[in-house]
Amino acid sequence: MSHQTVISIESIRIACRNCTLSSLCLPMGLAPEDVERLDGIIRRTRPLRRGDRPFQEGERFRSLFVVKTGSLKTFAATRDGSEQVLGFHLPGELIGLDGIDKGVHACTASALETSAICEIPFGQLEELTALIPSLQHQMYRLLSKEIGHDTDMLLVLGKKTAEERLAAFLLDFSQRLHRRGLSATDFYLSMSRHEIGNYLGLAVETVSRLFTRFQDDGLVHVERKHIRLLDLGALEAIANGQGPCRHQQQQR
Amino acid sequence: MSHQTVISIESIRIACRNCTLSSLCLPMGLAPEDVERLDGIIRRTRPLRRGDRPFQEGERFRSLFVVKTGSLKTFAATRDGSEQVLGFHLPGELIGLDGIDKGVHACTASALETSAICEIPFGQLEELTALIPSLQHQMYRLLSKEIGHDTDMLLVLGKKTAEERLAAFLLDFSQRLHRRGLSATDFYLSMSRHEIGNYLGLAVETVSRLFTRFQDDGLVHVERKHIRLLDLGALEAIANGQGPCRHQQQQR
DNA sequence: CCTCGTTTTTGATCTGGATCAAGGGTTTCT
DNA sequence: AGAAACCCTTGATCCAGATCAAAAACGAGG
Repeated sequence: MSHQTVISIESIRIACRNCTLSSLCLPMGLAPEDVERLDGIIRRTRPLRRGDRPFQEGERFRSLFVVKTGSLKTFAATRDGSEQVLGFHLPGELIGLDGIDKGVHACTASALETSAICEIPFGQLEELTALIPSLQHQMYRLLSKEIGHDTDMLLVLGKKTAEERLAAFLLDFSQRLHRRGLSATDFYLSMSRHEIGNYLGLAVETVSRLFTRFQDDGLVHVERKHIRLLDLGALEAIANGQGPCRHQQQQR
Repeated sequence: MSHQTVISIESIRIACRNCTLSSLCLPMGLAPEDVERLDGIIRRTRPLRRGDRPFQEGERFRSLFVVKTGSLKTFAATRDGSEQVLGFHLPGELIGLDGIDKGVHACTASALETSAICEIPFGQLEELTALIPSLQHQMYRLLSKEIGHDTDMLLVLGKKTAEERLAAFLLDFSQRLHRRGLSATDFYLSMSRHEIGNYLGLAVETVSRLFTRFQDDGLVHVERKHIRLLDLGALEAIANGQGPCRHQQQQR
């Protein structure tokens, strides 16, 4: 029995490490001793409960964070009091990158559900990336990927209709889950309709109506926050503006 | 006379180097010998004419580019044929960062007017940043700054009215010019109304009407593409949603 | 099991900005 | 200079999605 316990703890530890490090080193095939060094600077943090904030807008920037389990959102406040949701973050994803430039966090992160994250002190990570070229390259790629995701969102917010936005959102979620080996068609949306609307630049009511519409059209099955995508092809067509009800889009 | 020519070429070279390198090393106070090494990998390229494209969406990513003079836009095509302007780029600014992740450019860059740029082969830059910690740090900062600018735009496109968007756009331009030591209140908009609208998620007609309105209200003086900002305070108030005609903004 | 607060849904109405239309300006090419 | 191709502006109309309103569904705490 104690033997079993030891095995169990060890396997958890390995699982945990893999999950934490995967976004940093998996795509590169980092050498084992370098993985060890990277692992050395990563700090376990206490588990987060819904609403807990690993960092806050305006706070001094010290570390990046990796989502281990659960999910978080990031958001920034506007001058006039409202807030803009900037992103939702799933296991394996890195957050806090926007604080590097000014040394101050540019947004607040908040757990959407019970979650676990790891902290990576950025100063130590910088020292390490200077020594390990492939890790440096991976950091550049991660920062660039973030830029790419942001510009995708610019396109969504700048040009797409409400219908296209929600379809694109669901597909983005689906793909990110798939990349982590989770189901791409059947998942849990930990954020509220309000937060989805805020993220997509839509009113709550519009989001709710669209879910109903998508369900009526047989594209998805919605039950509270559990979503099942029934027709990925049709969703893609909608997200790309080739959906059924598109009278040819004028280039604004 | 030949003496004068030599001086002139040398001063141009210095001016050019300063301008090219400023975004990479000015904020850090890089050591002179490191500036020399960085300068060594920077390639002069032929001058661009309006419409020339230093790189194109889908093309293999090899280099970053620094704007020396003039201005460029970057844009990406949507599946349905239209395009989204992702940014306008002024002297001293770095473009091409979104290609690092996938090794392929994610957008196209196009000169808005006669412009000069420099090319920085990214492979060589990576080697250099691994050797020069402060340069590596500066690269992280530049990538992070880009993320910050993108998230600012997400906020603009997600939450702001047409009026607020144009005011924010003019102020952003003003600040970026100011940072390069140019006039913050009196400048030339090298892009068309159409391109401004595309960037801000607005129709051309709306942009045109807003310029007229701002001029009528005494906020700016517009003469074709020459703009003079007359009341920065009022523009900021508008950009922040505290403008005159704001019935308190509901948090969507 | 009930109560109170929050979230979601549905319906009715309103509006900011898109779209359509058309005239005058400016640049480019021949 | 003449013409073809944009670019910018202004006016009139329209509509996707916001806003307002209110009922239903949930969920946490007692």
